[in-house]
Amino acid sequence: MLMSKLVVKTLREAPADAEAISHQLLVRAGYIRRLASGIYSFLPLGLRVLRKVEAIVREEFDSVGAQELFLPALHPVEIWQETNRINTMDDVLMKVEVRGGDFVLGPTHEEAVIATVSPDLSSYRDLPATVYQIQTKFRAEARPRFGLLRTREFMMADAYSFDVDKEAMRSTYKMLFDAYCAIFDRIGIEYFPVEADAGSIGGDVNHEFMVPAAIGEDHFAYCKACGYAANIEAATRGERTVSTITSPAKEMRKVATPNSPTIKAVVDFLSGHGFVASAETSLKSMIVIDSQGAYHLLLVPGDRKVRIPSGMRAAEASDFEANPHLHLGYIGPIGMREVGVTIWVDRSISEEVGYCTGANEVGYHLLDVVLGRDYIADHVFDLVEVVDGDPCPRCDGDIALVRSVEAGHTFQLGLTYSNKIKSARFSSEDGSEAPYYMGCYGIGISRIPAVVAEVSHDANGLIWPLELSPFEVVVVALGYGSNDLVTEAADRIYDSLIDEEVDALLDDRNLAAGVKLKDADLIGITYQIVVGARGVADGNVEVKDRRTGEASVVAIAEVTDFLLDLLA
RNA sequence: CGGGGAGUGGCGCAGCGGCAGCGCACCUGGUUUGGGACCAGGGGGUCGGGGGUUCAAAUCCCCCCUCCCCGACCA
Repeated sequence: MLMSKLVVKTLREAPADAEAISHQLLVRAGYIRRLASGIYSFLPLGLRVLRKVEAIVREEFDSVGAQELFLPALHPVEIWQETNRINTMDDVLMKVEVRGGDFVLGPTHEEAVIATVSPDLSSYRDLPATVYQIQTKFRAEARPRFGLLRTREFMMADAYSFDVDKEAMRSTYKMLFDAYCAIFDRIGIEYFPVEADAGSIGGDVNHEFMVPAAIGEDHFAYCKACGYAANIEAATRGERTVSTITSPAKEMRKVATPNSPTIKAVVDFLSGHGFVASAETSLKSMIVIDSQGAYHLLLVPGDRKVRIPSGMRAAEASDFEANPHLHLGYIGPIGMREVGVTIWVDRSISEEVGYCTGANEVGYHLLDVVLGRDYIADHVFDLVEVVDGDPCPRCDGDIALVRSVEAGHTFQLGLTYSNKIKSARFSSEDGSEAPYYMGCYGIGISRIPAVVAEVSHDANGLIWPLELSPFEVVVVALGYGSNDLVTEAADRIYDSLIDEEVDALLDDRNLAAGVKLKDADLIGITYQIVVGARGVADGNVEVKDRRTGEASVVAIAEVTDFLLDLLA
């Protein structure tokens, strides 16, 4: 490809709306362009990178026997009604009403894949089977941001596995998990498969593939000592001693605490009125609602954030209005069981400490409330979000939080969908009908270029790993079109590379040397061959590795072989 | 959905009642060619949209739209 023909124009300055470094560089270097908020076009350079990501995913999926198919992006609303995700995923669904019916633009394809392949997987003899596709997905993101990292329309590869039972599903999962590791190994960036929360997709065991990055919207807990890694939404912590707290358990008593609906306000109020109070010895009370609509009270130390158990959601204003026993800002455990609220207590809450808690009466709190003496817990559980320095749940080490971007997610779905979808059945060996044990495996194809850009760039621009580089090499001809020696040498080198089937780009533009060198660095192609008048006079060119900055002077006659060695 | 900020040429910005500008990019000619050149000439804008105030509106007022940032559960 000749750069003079390539549809690209680099920018000296990034658009003002680009915050993330990947967003700035991908736009400046001419890989992508915004069409609307959270909607991006891929220009020729960007598409080349996208195709490389796709190729890696295809190769690794194919190598474990997954078969590619292609599902529609437009789904009839009926299949979403069957699983009720038309309601449970309402906040992200894009709906289309047109002549001919109501449709959903697919944000994920569990319903569609089952509807498509279940006739082909009607017998235990047809299982196990794994299919995958690379498709455009749509989500009505609350807030698209960071360029390609969070968009409303994006490219995703998603695989779905079908097995006869749990054990078979686990073994398939392991196989796909390994394929994911192979994919990320080839992409060549640091990543961590972390234990994760199932979220709205449902299911059991699952892992997120996290890439540490400053811009990341997620955090995972990581223990250097043993390798424990879990999303902050799923991470637990080891035992913590509460030895620093000494508060003789006096009689429980009620005090007036006007206008103190938060932990901070209560502690400030009590401290200002002669009481001993701290966030650590206050109980943070949070009402959550389970999938059956039942109310639960979660109690954690006031200095910690609550981690809502999966399957539950935080109560909303309407839930409080529906229950006259709940007084926002003054909720506590005393009397809650009697009105049908289940009490969950965090493991770290001590039975030897008198805590401050809401009195379930507006404007009042209770002091010296003791677990086991004044109230009992229905469940003792890990209910706090881990923080830096918490003890590791698996060893004696400490947990550190790592900011990261989610690049992939693998799930053991089990029967989550098969139980809801009538057609998700096969005839088993004994002739009875059985549901599929499923797995699903998603990787954000269009997010990968941005993730790589986030972690692989320098002050001059992008730095592509060879596996993703839009071209393998760019021939930067300084003085092309005006210096005959340079022009001839560059043409000869370029032709020779093409003859050897190297994916080469020739910068044949008649521009100042500085512009061409800056562009080459900005675009970030892995290898550069710099052809300049100085070197050509001696019969040499310079081969530079964009990743390391290392440059070698190579004779023109040998440069093709030299590069082939590098690419081998 | 709540709070904050911003919409002026492809991109970055200035102008804030009186002829719509600058840098980059683009076009023509010439000079230049190892780190974002130089000289000369040129093209491109219903100043986000609508309404209002005014002799006069990019500029003041009202409504709407779009974009960006922060938050959206701790009771």
